[in-house]
Amino acid sequence: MSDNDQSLPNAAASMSNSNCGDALPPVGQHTRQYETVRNAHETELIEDYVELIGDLIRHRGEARAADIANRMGVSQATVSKMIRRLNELGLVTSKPYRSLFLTEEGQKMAEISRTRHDIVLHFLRALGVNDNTARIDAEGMEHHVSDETLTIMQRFIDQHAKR
Amino acid sequence: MSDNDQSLPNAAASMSNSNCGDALPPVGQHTRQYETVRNAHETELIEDYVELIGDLIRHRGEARAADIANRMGVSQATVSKMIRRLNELGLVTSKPYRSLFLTEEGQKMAEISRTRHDIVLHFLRALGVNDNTARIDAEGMEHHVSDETLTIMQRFIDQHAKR
DNA sequence: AATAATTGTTAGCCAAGGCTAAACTGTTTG
DNA sequence: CAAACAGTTTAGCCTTGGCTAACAATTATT
Ligand SMILES: [Mn+2]
Ligand SMILES: [Mn+2]
Ligand SMILES: [Mn+2]
Ligand SMILES: [Mn+2]
Repeated sequence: MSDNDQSLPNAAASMSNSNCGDALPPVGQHTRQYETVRNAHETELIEDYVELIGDLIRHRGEARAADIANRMGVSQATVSKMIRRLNELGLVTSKPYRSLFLTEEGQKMAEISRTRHDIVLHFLRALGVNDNTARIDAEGMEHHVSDETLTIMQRFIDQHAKR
Repeated sequence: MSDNDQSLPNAAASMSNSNCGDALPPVGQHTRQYETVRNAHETELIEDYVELIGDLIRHRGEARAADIANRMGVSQATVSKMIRRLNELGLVTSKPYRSLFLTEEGQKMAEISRTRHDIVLHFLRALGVNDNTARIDAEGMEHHVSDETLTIMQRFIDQHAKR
C-alpha cells in the first residue's frame, strides 16, 4: 500500500547546484513529525490560557476574564467560552461573574508552561535575539520544543550566563 | 477601559524565593505576541502542504494525493479538501485524478518554507539535538521563527560548521 | 477485455476557536 | 437608592481541519 518508492523517469534534472536538499525522511518518521505538531496544536491554546491565568494571579492578585481578553487580544465572548472549556477539563474553578482560580492540576500545568516558556525566552536572548522579537518567537516556539531540546537550551543559557 | 493596573491588596505574598518571574509585559506587546502566533497558525498547514508537495516533486518526480495523505498521516479525504483550498489560493494547479503542480507562487512559498525549515533543522543539530528529535521540533518551530532569529541561527550554523 | 486494486472525490458529520449582538449581573456614583 | 457603567454570559454565526462512508476514475492483473 503506497510505500511507493520507485523513482519516476523524470525524477532526474535538478543537478544545477548541490541543491538536492536533505532527501525525504522515511514515511513513518515523517508522519510522526506532523502528528506531533497536530498534537501540540491541540494543547497550545489551553496552555497559554492557563499560563496567563497563573501569571495574572501571581502578578496582579487575581485573574479576571476582561484582563485575559485584553491581553490575548480576543473578545470577551471568546474568553468566556474558553473558560467553560478549561472548567470542563478540570484546570480552573470559577463562579459566575467572579474571578478565576487554578485547580491543583491547573497550577501544575501553569508552572510547567511558564518554566518552559522562560527557558525558550532566555535561550533566545542568550543567542542574541532582540528582547521584543524573542518574546514573540518564544510565544509560538515554546509549544514545539521537546524536553531534550529544552535541556540543551538550558545548558546553553547557563554557559552564557557566566560572563 | 481596563488598563486596570492597580494591584489588589492580596497581590503580595510570593516572596518565598526569588521566583517572581519576569513581570508581565505591557498589554500592547503581550497582545502582539498572541496575535503573531494566531497569524502563524493560519498559514502553517498551508506552508507544510506546499513544502511537502515541492519536496515530493523534487525527490520523486511527482506529488500524488495518496503520498501526501500517507506522509501527513491524514485521510485522503482531508488531502482532497485541502488541495481544493490550495487551488483556490492559487498555490497549486491540478486536474482531477492527476498529480499536482505548484504555481509560480506555490514554488516561491515552497522554497521559502524549505529554506526556513532547513535552517531550523540544521541549527538544532548544530546545537547538539539528536537528529530525530531535531526533525520533530523543527516541523513545529519553523512556523514561529522570525527572520531576525533565523539570521542568528544561520550565523550559529556557520560558526559551528568550520571544525 | 473483464475484473480487481488503488487512487481520488464528494457528502455529511464533528470540535475548536474566532466573531457580533443581546441579555444579564455587579459595582460605582450622582 | 436608582442609574449608569463595566464586566460576564449566552446565542448564533463562520472557517478550519479532522473524520467516515459511499461513489467514481484510473491503473494493474489475469
Ligand atoms: Mn507561554
Ligand atoms: Mn504560547
Ligand atoms: Mn515544514
Ligand atoms: Mn511544519
